[in-house]
Formats: sequence, C-alpha cells, structure tokens
Amino acid sequence: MKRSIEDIRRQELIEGAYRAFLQFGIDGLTTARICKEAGMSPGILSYYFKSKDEVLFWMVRHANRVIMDEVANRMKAATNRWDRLMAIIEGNFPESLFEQNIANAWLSFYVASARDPQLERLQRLFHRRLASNISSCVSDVVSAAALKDFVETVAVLIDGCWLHRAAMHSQTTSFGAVELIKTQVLQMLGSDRISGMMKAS
Amino acid sequence: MKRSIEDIRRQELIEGAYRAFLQFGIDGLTTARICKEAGMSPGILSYYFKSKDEVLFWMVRHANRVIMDEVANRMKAATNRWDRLMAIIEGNFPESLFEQNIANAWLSFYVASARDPQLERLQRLFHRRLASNISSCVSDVVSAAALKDFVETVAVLIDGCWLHRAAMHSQTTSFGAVELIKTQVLQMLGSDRISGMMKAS
DNA sequence: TAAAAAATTGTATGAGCATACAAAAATGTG
DNA sequence: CACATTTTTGTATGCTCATACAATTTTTTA
Repeated sequence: MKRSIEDIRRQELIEGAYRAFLQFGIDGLTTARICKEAGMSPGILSYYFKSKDEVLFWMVRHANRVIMDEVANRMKAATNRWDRLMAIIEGNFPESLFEQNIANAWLSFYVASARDPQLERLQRLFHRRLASNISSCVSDVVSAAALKDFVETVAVLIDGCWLHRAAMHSQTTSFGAVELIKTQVLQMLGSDRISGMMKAS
Repeated sequence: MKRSIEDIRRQELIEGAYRAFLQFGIDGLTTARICKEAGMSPGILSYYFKSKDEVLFWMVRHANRVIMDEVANRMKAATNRWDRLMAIIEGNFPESLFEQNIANAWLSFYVASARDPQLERLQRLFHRRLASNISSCVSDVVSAAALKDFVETVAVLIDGCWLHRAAMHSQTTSFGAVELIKTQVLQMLGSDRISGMMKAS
C-alpha cells in the first residue's frame, strides 16, 4: 500500500533524529546526521518531510512518549493515590534515561522552544499533562488553594533534578533524584494526609 | 598607557556580548552582533580576542558576577545565619534579572557547557560557590550527613525555578520563586533550628 | 610636523548547513 | 518485457557565520 512505505520511512527518520538528539542535543541535529542515523542518504529528509523542523517536532513528541510510557507502566501497578503519585515521580526518572547526555538534550529542547512556537506548544502540553497528573493524586487531601503550590513545587523539583543531571559535575542518580523529591513531598503532605491517600481508590 | 585602551575595548565587547546574551541567548550570539552591541565595527573582535569563545568565557563570568553582587549586597545587611541564607535565596532571584529571556540565556549556557570544557569549569565553580555559601549558613544546625542533602535540595530548587521561568507559559515571579523555596526550607529546618540560626553570629 | 605605531574598518575566504532537485535506481503495471 | 511510477541518491545552491587580513584612519613619538 502507498501509505505504508511513507509511514515507515517517516518513523525511521523520527527515530534516527531521536537517537541523534540523545547523543548531540538539539543543536547537533543536522539533516545529514539524522539521515545517517536512520541509515539513509542525506537528501531523503526533504522527500519525506517539509523541513528539518517538522522532523524535530515529531521527534520531541516521540521522546516525550518514551518518558510518558514509563509513567504509564508504573501507574498500572498503583492501586491508590499515593502509589500513583510515586509512579509519576519515579516514572520521570527511569534509570535508562536519566543520563547527562539525555538531560542535556532535554535542556536544549527547552531552550529551542523559546524561539519556536510549535515546540513551545508541545512544552506547554507536556507541562499541563504533568500538572494534571499530579493534581489528580492529591486533590482530595490538599485544599484548592494549596494545590497549585504543591503541583508547582513538585514540577520545579522534577525539572530541577533534570537540570542538575545535565551538569557534568553532578553525580545524581535516578534513585537519588526520586529520594530527594520524595523527601520534600513527605514533608509537604505529612503522614495524616498520606495515610488518606493510601486508602485504595 | 598601552594596557588601558585594550582593557577598555575588551570590557566593552564583553558587556556588548552580555547584552546580546540576555536578548538572544548563547546561540544568538554572533561576532557581528556582539560588535554592533558594543558600538564597534564587525571585525574588531578578532583584534582584541583570540576567538568568539574567549569572549563567551569572559561574558559568562561577567554575567555571574552580576548575580553574585546581588547576593553579596543582601549579605551585608544580614546579621545572623538565617538572614544570610535568605540573602542567598533572594539574591538568586533579583526582580530585574528574573525574566524569561534571561532565564533562557542561562539555560543555553548550561547546554553549551556540556561541550565546552572552559564553560564547564566555570559552571562547576559557580556551583561550588553556591553550595559553600549555603553550607556555611546551616552547618551549625544540620548534621554533617544531612548537610549534603539540604544543600543539594536548595540548589535543585533554585535551578528548578530558573528553568521554570525559562518556559514561556510560566508566570512565576521573583517573589513567587523565593516563597516557594522558603517554604521548603522552613519545612526542612523546622522552627527550632531556625531560632538557633537567628542568634547573631 | 613627519614617521612610526596602534587602532579600526570593511571585506574576502572558507566552513557548515538546510533545502531543492536532477539523475539514477527500484518497483510496480499492463 | 516495455513503460510508468515511486523511491533514493548525490550534489548544487544559497545562506549564515567565524576568522583573517589588507587597507585606512587615528594616535603616538621624536
């Protein structure tokens, strides 16, 4: 079928771009590098995509889905709100992905999205998803007023840990980041509310 | 004197680079733009500097000094350890500098320092200074074991707030960031230890 | 003031890159 | 098989930029 080969090639290029992204960040992504990584000749990109930026767009979506899958998998095993909150936090730091290169690549995406409206919309979307995920776990035990602050603090902690991981001097591990955030969350919620969250729902 | 004019020109170029950095981030920095911002003709850069990267290096030092001055000024007014800790936190979020453009520029510096050993050394230095500043405020009231975690958490919160500020959707203010971090610090230390820190020293 | 030195200008060069596209190869169709 | 269509290749074009440098202007020196 006609669609098939086009879809396959596009997907191969997106995944090639993803591998190049992880290795070189958003700035190291050249059309030539993307095509090479996908095992094709350099000109092919402009046959299947309107521009490099279009590949970039789909690649970032792909990259985000990889992380979201980690969260989703952990969510399945959770039976109460507390476990779901932990699933979100842990899912944001999969050992296989929490590496300097990758953290740096994500940072470069943040930088780029300040100048590219398409990427900016993606980033906004990712943030909303995270915020709404966190919200749904604690909305029953935290007042509406405090909810926004709680969500923002957790989001800042997650982003902050990734930023720290990008710094070459950092030796933070996946485990360390989760513990750091968990400690703050424990303090913010207190044991009463956490017990409340542990009742199955 | 021979030194004088050279120093002046170098300084002017560094400050031109700084202004361009704040406006366009590290990637928007072209030699032409730097020179233009400094009010000189485009070729002058290679007369006073070995390369663009050398200007970059001095520019980042300059940019950091601007922030450090904010911290230092607030430190002067502090008479006890608690006030000094607050001076560090508040000094890291001066209203005049806590803007989307500037946050983005700093992020781009983080990204770049993964590939430039010179910048990486600078970043390491900035981090050590921050960590040692924070440490000296709380080392008396926090056990040696907990000290590392405390410092790391505060550093992560500071970096995280800046990262969040870089995101276009964020409406965090300077005040909001300080409050967010202060809330976590209050929780971590507890009122007993804070009273301890408030005794003049 | 005349000659030398320093500072500045504007531009040429070449490198790296995205994109377009002509030519070639592969695949499909009758 | 002959022909049309799709896919792929390799390269040409034009752009942005860092850097070097010859030509010019300004300043210093004697």
